[in-house]
Amino acid sequence: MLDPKYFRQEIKTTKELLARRGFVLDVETISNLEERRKDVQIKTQELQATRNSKSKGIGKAKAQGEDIQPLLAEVATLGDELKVAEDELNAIQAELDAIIMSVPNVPDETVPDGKDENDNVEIRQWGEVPTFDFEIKDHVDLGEKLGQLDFETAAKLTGSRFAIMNGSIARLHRALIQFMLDLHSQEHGYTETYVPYIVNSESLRGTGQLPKFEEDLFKLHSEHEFYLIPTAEVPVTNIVRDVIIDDDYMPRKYVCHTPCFRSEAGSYGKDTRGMIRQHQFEKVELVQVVSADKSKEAHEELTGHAEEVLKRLELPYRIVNLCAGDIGFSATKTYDLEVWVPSQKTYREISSCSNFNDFQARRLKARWRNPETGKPELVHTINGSGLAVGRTLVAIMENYQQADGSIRIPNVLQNYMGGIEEIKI
RNA sequence: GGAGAAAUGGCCGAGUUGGCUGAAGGCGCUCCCCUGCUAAGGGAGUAUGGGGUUUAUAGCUCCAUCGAGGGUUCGAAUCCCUCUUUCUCCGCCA
Repeated sequence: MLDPKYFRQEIKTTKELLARRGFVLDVETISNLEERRKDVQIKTQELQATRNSKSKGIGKAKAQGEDIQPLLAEVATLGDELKVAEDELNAIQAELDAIIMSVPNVPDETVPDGKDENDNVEIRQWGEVPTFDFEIKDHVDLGEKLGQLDFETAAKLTGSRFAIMNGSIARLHRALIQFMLDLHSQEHGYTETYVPYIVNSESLRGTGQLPKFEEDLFKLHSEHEFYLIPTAEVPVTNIVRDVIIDDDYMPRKYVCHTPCFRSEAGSYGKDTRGMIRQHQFEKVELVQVVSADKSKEAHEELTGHAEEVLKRLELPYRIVNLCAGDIGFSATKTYDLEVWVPSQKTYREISSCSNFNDFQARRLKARWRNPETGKPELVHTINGSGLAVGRTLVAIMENYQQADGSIRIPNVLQNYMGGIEEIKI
């Protein structure tokens, strides 16, 4: 959430900034509520102050053996009055909170204008798009020809948008996870972490998936309000929820592999073929928790860490700066890494690296103690995929395919594959 | 799953016959003083969030918070209810 002060003192500016991403801030409703909040809060606190001082007086009088009946009469109606005021304040506050919680983050000044993905700005490209002197197949055909990718049986077990992997493809998928975890934990300074795949609604509110995006989530029918995680971002970032981090433990850098579960009710019809868009997929996630002055730098660094995976896998990719209309709800700036997918003759998103500045931290009450001031300050959170494993597998299968349908193994993965150099047909 | 105990500030730990206890004491930390070093000693300070005031800090002031949420009461860390978590014992289990 945004700083409540933005809604008091700088609401006009905030409205303009949010308009860049196509969000219409209802200034009038918020200002009216805010005005009432102020009145009622002052009144409530005054009543509370009166009650507190009178009650203390009663305590003293009683201790000295005085008659407290007159004092009791004085406060007789105070309780009711206070209750009314408190209820009203709570109601206003709840209404205000509901609105504020559904307001997205404001875009950073370096975010380009635009309303959708067509307005995203390419920052750079890396690698050479491969050329083939034979008719290429997409990963679905490649996988089925190998007998190692099976969507039909998965549909029988569960439904659409699930996959079964077998044999060397399953191993390659696992190898990718190992490789990514090793790279980030051994060379990029991240702490490998293992977290629950089921979280409560508080955690989802903290990172911004709730209250607005419940339809994207799988909710469990348990006695508690539990959800399957849509990304490791949720459990990992919530590690610092309600915590004041000591300076010695800043910055925090986590790398975490989890399955991700997405209902994505809104995106049916898109990418129905193959593994691009699944209800369940694996992802290696990078999360950094840093002080405010370091977040831009950390965002660039983290994006570089994700890029390094593609470089070592020798997969051609480009990096785009998402425009204001395309960045996610909680993000102030996002770089997408897009990998070349030969069958689609285009770059497809494989990682999304976002800076959330203090937007998540404010919801999470995630702070660190600045040794210079001695005061707690909101942290900044940054995260990105490093990378989405299923899509990386797709990219390798398609970019490394050979005429007969066999698939070469990228050099850096061969050790993880028992030394084999290709998946033979 | 059954039985019992507990949850207090950065940590340890008092307080549970309701009333200057937002919270004793200790440790830690910060600043100052003293001691020629070392060790020790003396003093002061040290929770978080929010509101008002202010251009804004600082300051002043008020409110809230003793696991969470309700309730009783003029008044709750203290009493009642619900929930969560932790510990001990038993059972079960990868």
